Amino acid sequence: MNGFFRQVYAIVAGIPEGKVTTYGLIAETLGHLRGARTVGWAMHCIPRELDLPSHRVVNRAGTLAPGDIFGGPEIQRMMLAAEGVTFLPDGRIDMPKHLWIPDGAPEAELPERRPC
DNA sequence: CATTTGACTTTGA
DNA sequence: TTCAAAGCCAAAT
Repeated sequence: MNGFFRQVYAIVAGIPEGKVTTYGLIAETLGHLRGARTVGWAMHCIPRELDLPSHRVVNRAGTLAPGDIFGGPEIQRMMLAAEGVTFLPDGRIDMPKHLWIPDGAPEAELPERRPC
Protein backbone atom coordinates (compact mmCIF):
# COMPACT_ATOMS: atom_id res chain seq x y z
CA MET A 1 0.00 0.00 0.00
CA ASN A 2 2.93 2.33 0.29
CA GLY A 3 3.98 2.49 -3.31
CA PHE A 4 1.83 3.21 -6.26
CA PHE A 5 -1.35 3.65 -4.29
CA ARG A 6 0.19 6.23 -2.04
CA GLN A 7 1.24 8.31 -5.01
CA VAL A 8 -2.17 8.01 -6.58
CA TYR A 9 -3.82 9.15 -3.38
CA ALA A 10 -1.37 12.02 -3.07
CA ILE A 11 -2.23 13.28 -6.52
CA VAL A 12 -5.96 12.91 -6.07
CA ALA A 13 -5.73 14.73 -2.77
CA GLY A 14 -4.10 17.60 -4.60
CA ILE A 15 -6.76 18.14 -7.20
CA PRO A 16 -8.03 21.72 -6.79
CA GLU A 17 -11.72 22.50 -6.54
CA GLY A 18 -13.49 22.95 -9.79
CA LYS A 19 -10.93 20.81 -11.56
CA VAL A 20 -10.91 17.22 -12.71
CA THR A 21 -8.36 14.79 -14.01
CA THR A 22 -8.32 11.35 -15.57
CA TYR A 23 -6.97 7.97 -14.54
CA GLY A 24 -4.72 7.95 -17.53
CA LEU A 25 -3.16 11.28 -16.65
CA ILE A 26 -2.48 10.21 -13.10
CA ALA A 27 -0.86 7.04 -14.32
CA GLU A 28 1.17 8.98 -16.80
CA THR A 29 2.35 11.39 -14.14
CA LEU A 30 3.51 8.46 -12.06
CA GLY A 31 5.45 7.14 -14.99
CA HIS A 32 3.06 4.36 -15.97
CA LEU A 33 1.75 5.32 -19.34
CA ARG A 34 -0.59 2.36 -19.45
CA GLY A 35 -1.45 2.08 -15.82
CA ALA A 36 -4.87 3.68 -15.96
CA ARG A 37 -6.51 0.49 -14.80
CA THR A 38 -4.25 0.27 -11.80
CA VAL A 39 -5.14 3.83 -10.86
CA GLY A 40 -8.79 3.00 -11.14
CA TRP A 41 -8.28 0.01 -8.94
CA ALA A 42 -6.48 2.17 -6.40
CA MET A 43 -9.42 4.54 -6.36
CA HIS A 44 -11.70 1.64 -5.69
CA CYS A 45 -9.75 0.94 -2.52
CA ILE A 46 -9.67 4.47 -1.12
CA PRO A 47 -10.39 4.46 2.62
CA ARG A 48 -13.17 6.85 3.52
CA GLU A 49 -11.15 8.53 6.26
CA LEU A 50 -8.89 10.02 3.64
CA ASP A 51 -11.75 12.02 2.17
CA LEU A 52 -10.11 12.07 -1.20
CA PRO A 53 -11.99 14.07 -3.85
CA SER A 54 -12.33 10.99 -5.99
CA HIS A 55 -15.37 12.56 -7.62
CA ARG A 56 -12.92 14.80 -9.41
CA VAL A 57 -11.32 11.84 -11.10
CA VAL A 58 -13.11 10.80 -14.24
CA ASN A 59 -12.45 8.60 -17.21
CA ARG A 60 -11.15 9.97 -20.44
CA ALA A 61 -14.60 10.51 -21.91
CA GLY A 62 -15.43 12.87 -19.06
CA THR A 63 -18.01 10.55 -17.61
CA LEU A 64 -17.93 8.70 -14.35
CA ALA A 65 -17.46 5.08 -13.95
CA PRO A 66 -20.09 2.46 -13.38
CA GLY A 67 -22.40 4.67 -11.47
CA ASP A 68 -23.11 3.78 -7.86
CA ILE A 69 -19.94 5.01 -6.26
CA PHE A 70 -21.29 8.19 -4.74
CA GLY A 71 -24.84 7.01 -4.63
CA GLY A 72 -25.41 7.58 -8.31
CA PRO A 73 -24.19 9.63 -11.26
CA GLU A 74 -26.54 12.47 -10.42
CA ILE A 75 -25.01 12.77 -6.97
CA GLN A 76 -21.54 13.08 -8.34
CA ARG A 77 -22.65 15.48 -11.02
CA MET A 78 -24.17 17.61 -8.31
CA MET A 79 -20.98 17.49 -6.24
CA LEU A 80 -18.90 18.61 -9.18
CA ALA A 81 -21.35 21.29 -10.20
CA ALA A 82 -21.19 22.64 -6.65
CA GLU A 83 -17.46 23.09 -7.09
CA GLY A 84 -17.82 25.01 -10.29
CA VAL A 85 -17.40 22.23 -12.82
CA THR A 86 -19.53 22.71 -15.88
CA PHE A 87 -21.12 19.98 -17.96
CA LEU A 88 -21.72 19.61 -21.63
CA PRO A 89 -25.21 19.15 -23.07
CA ASP A 90 -24.56 15.43 -23.36
CA GLY A 91 -23.96 15.16 -19.62
CA ARG A 92 -20.20 14.89 -19.80
CA ILE A 93 -17.73 17.11 -18.00
CA ASP A 94 -16.27 19.97 -20.01
CA MET A 95 -12.86 18.34 -19.95
CA PRO A 96 -10.81 20.94 -21.88
CA LYS A 97 -12.07 23.59 -19.50
CA HIS A 98 -11.61 21.77 -16.20
CA LEU A 99 -8.92 19.23 -16.90
CA TRP A 100 -6.14 19.47 -14.34
CA ILE A 101 -2.73 18.08 -15.06
CA PRO A 102 -0.93 16.91 -11.92
CA ASP A 103 2.60 18.03 -11.16
CA GLY A 104 5.27 15.50 -11.87
CA ALA A 105 6.28 14.76 -8.31
CA PRO A 106 3.49 14.24 -5.80
CA GLU A 107 4.87 14.70 -2.32
CA ALA A 108 1.80 14.78 -0.17
CA GLU A 109 2.15 12.57 2.84
CA LEU A 110 -0.53 10.13 3.73
CA PRO A 111 -0.89 8.07 6.89
CA GLU A 112 -0.29 4.35 6.89
CA ARG A 113 -3.30 2.23 6.26
CA ARG A 114 -4.37 -1.27 5.56
CA PRO A 115 -5.43 -2.64 2.22
CA CYS A 116 -9.07 -2.42 1.31
C1' DC B 1 5.11 -17.90 -6.86
C1' DA B 2 0.86 -17.91 -10.17
C1' DT B 3 -3.77 -16.20 -10.93
C1' DT B 4 -7.37 -12.87 -10.55
C1' DT B 5 -9.22 -8.32 -10.61
C1' DG B 6 -10.46 -3.52 -11.54
C1' DA B 7 -13.65 3.59 -10.63
C1' DC B 8 -9.31 2.54 -17.76
C1' DT B 9 -7.75 3.36 -22.72
C1' DT B 10 -7.19 2.48 -27.40
C1' DT B 11 -8.10 0.32 -31.57
C1' DG B 12 -10.53 -2.19 -35.13
C1' DA B 13 -15.06 -3.92 -37.19
C1' DT C 1 -21.34 6.45 -34.93
C1' DT C 2 -21.65 2.58 -31.76
C1' DC C 3 -20.00 -1.89 -29.88
C1' DA C 4 -16.68 -5.46 -28.71
C1' DA C 5 -11.97 -7.14 -27.73
C1' DA C 6 -7.33 -6.82 -26.28
C1' DG C 7 -3.61 -4.54 -23.72
C1' DC C 8 -1.40 -3.05 -19.27
C1' DC C 9 -0.02 -2.56 -14.29
C1' DA C 10 0.12 -3.11 -9.38
C1' DA C 11 -2.07 -5.12 -5.34
C1' DA C 12 -4.80 -8.90 -3.50
C1' DT C 13 -5.63 -13.87 -2.85
